[in-house]
Amino acid sequence: MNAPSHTVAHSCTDCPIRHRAVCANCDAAELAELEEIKYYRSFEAGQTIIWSGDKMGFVGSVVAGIATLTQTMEDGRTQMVGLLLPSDFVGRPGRDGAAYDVIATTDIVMCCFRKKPFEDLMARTPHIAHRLLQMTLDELDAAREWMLVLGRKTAREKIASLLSIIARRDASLKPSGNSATMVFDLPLTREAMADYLGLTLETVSRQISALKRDGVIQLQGKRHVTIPDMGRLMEEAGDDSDGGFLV
Amino acid sequence: MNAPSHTVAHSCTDCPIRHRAVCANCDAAELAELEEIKYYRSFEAGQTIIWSGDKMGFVGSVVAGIATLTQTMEDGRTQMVGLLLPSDFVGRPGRDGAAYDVIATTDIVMCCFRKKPFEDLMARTPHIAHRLLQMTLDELDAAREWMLVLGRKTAREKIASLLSIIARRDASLKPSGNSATMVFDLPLTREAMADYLGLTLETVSRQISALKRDGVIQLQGKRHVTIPDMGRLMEEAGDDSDGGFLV
DNA sequence: CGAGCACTTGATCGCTTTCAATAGCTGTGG
DNA sequence: CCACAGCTATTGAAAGCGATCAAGTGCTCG
Repeated sequence: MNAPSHTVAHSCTDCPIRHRAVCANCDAAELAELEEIKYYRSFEAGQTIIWSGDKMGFVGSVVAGIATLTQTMEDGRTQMVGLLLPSDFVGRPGRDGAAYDVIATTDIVMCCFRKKPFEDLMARTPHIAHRLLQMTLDELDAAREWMLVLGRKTAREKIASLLSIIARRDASLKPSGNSATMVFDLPLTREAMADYLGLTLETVSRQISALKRDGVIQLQGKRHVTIPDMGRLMEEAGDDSDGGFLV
Repeated sequence: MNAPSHTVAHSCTDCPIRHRAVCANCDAAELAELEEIKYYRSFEAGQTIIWSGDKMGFVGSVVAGIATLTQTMEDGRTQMVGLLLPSDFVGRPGRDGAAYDVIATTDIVMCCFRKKPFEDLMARTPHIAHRLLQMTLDELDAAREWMLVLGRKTAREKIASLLSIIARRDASLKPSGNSATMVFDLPLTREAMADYLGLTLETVSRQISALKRDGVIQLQGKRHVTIPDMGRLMEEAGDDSDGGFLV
């Protein structure tokens, strides 16, 4: 384990997250500058990418794979505070220490920039600063949505909320006709879901079984999920029926 | 009730939040531009400043007083997702609709800018955009800290966490010697505290009584709080003892 | 085949919620 | 001046939901 991270070369123009990441607004010249200071790193599933409190020498984007941001209390209680998907940004310009653990949930590829050069570039490139502001505001909204889930929803509603979020995100990546039925693989273990939802893994397991028993979801194996009726799932999540995701 | 909001004129140079708000980094020329498009509005305690879903014609800063950001589910469950203190920014450049209710908890004064002129100004004023990014990143960190509180802390720890946050913020405003003892007034009702913490108001009341009984806090009346030993309160909150706020 | 891991399911416990009654305070009007 | 309404807060008793403790299943990999 903890295999050395692996470096691959790619051109920004071919990049799968080119139009969604922090570089989305950049023109050709700006992209060329980024290209000069960027490098790729890979991490294996389970590896800790950054330890909370460590000095962070780089910032970057998730290119492929999934990572999580988590906080841990002294007695071991842990809470996931962010789910990092392809195109999401990691690190905070202007701060040295990491505030959270960043852990690779799947094998992952990151496009990294050493912090100082990136900060310099950002200072003279409004396109980057503006895009980063947009992305940060979106993350803040997501965090606030999640506060409602953590503070006020029941275990069943929490599970339904998580499933509907994963389903919607998956749908946005592969727009394969917009039927009410959705199919996807859970990218998280029961324990990771519990850490996200503020539950125990046993409760997660029980509520998934209950949703399956009630026909809200279908399971093939432990991870492959079919949602026969998205509207129904949204109701179970306590969200205003079918609103929201059509907007 | 719902008295018309009241307009007062102030110069930016005298502004109490001049060095902490979104305009903190502005030079004299930039400040003059802001001065031209700004206007003040006052709201009474209890008034809703913005309704979730409404079109927002303005953005702005809290100058004095306290407001909250809250989300409400159809069945009435509510979760506070932000506490707006003097210098905090309200509204999101680049989006029309408000995502949350903004409610004045105390009488409040805001420094407002019509959204369009502010967006135009921000587009050509990196100082503003950069400061807004900083502030948004800070809010994101605060939201993530709060996710740990909501997801993993006990009722007692939640109350202690809220008290320590209010105490620390108060201390940062009036740096009156840094003894371990702290004194302040709660700016929130028991119900508002419950909405912040994901609890019921009865549980809030019970836990405050318990902390008082155990000597962690002292109460004069319902709202005036004395913390004899800040370290003790931090332990009760489940945070690493006295660390954190000395940094 | 056995070890290890992710997951499921059952039984019980306990914390927080729910329901309910009461206290204290403020402002209003007879 | 006191009675009363309305609000915030406290406290008690009972119920319920999720946590905890504990087996047990199924899968993968060596």
